[in-house]
Amino acid sequence: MTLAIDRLIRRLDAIGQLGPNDRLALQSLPVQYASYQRQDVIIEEGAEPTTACLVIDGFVHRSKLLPNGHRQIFSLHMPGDLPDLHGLYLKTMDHSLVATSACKLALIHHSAIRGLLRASESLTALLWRDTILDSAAFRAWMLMIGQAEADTRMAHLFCELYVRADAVGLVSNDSFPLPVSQIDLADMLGISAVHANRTLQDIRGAGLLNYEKGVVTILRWAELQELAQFDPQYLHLRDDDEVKSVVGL
Amino acid sequence: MTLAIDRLIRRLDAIGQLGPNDRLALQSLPVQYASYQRQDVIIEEGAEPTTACLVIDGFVHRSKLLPNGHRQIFSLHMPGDLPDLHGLYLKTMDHSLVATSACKLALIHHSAIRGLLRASESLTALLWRDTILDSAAFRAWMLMIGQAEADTRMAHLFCELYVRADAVGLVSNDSFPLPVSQIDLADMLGISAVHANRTLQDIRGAGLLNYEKGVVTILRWAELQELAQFDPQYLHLRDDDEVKSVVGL
DNA sequence: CGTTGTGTTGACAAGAGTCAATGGCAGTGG
DNA sequence: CCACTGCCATTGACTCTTGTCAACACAACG
Repeated sequence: MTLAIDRLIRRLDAIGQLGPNDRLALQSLPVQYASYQRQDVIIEEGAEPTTACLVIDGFVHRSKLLPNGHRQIFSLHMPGDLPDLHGLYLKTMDHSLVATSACKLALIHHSAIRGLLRASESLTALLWRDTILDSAAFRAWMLMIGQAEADTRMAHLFCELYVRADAVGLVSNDSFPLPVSQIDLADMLGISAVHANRTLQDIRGAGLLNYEKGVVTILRWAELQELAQFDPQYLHLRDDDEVKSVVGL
Repeated sequence: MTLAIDRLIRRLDAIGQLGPNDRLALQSLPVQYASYQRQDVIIEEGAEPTTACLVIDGFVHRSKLLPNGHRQIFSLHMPGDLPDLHGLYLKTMDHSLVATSACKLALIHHSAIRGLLRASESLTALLWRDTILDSAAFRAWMLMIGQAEADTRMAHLFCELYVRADAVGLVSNDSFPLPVSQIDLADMLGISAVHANRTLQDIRGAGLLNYEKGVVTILRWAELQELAQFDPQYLHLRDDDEVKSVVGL
């Protein structure tokens, strides 16, 4: 089994039930690999992609610029994610897909995916579900950006990333990689870079976590969750068995 | 043809191509009607719905409360919209669906929809696309809430609603109904009610629009669009023919 | 060894939130 | 028909979170 498909299967297994037939079908998917450097634009706003990306290594994000130069990052994607599956049903990209860090992707032609969908009702449901979980994450981010103050927002982001990283096996010893600049962080949270820096210092100073050299280490999960008002239900991981175990941690 | 299906067909025709077979299939959908008063909770966060809603008359919104009592409204839905189609693939609602005004809905059992999906590949694509457009709208709201100031945000909201209302035939003489309190408005934009009031006064004062008795009248579309930095591309209405004509207006 | 991007800090400005009070208006019930 | 009630819109005064500007340290890199 290729690395790419392994990642994808792990991801789909985390959000639903993957039957043996679907597993086989996925393994026969033709993929093409591509590598990107930090800041590389993978798919630009306005483009009309014919492939979907699967993240193999590294991180990517989706973002959009306002005419005044302000950038909002909508989502951050880690290995196993399909960050632009929605491209299947959108002619034109309304935002860009960018390499957050150096990363490796697998490109899968839309036609190949459509073939899978025709063949498997259950896989259609699972991939559709994936795009729906995507929008659930948007709602959670919107809630934070719109209604919470900077420290809560930031804590919430760390909580989400921790749980998601755990779901795809990226956590060890309460640590996970987060190769992201403070500027990126600021643009995810809708605050200025200066304020992001100060907020991060507050959270670090409170002993809730460490974040050095691109690695986050959770120190006080319960308190971090409390500050973040974090409820992982919106991630709908396996609707909800696995999530519970992580959170009780 | 029932009113409900008429609305739905109009909506689906606005976002894609609806074939004659699909049209027939939709017309055979069994629906059940329900009416709600302003502020009624249609589906509560945490519920596990077995039907999907189609808005027939009036407005509904999706929202979520933070423990501190702050509310974010994620989306506002008008006749023709399917505000909780995502419930098809989510076990538990992570937010609430609420009646913004008195409204009338058609309830369609998930099982009936699943039947349609099995029978029609093209309808699957179209409904999937609908949920994807939903998340495109989330991105646009997130961009505004995160990166724009209050006046731009509010102008953008009015622009979006104007174009969407037009797409389903709710606009006449540059006016469309918007039965929403300023408190609701504030919670859509992520600002306080007091600030929403002042911002609205600014926009009215600049002569960009009128908003009285639940009816918005656009007075200076070009300038409103300019203030909002509004680009309707993200609505993906028919990818993009119809949109162009509205905007050139 | 300069260049560049990032992280950090201080000082200041400004957008937005909070609190409180008022007036209008619709609905209710005597 | 008239108090009474509640919700909403509006306004003023004040506070506070956050943004902006500017400077500097530091590390990575060619």
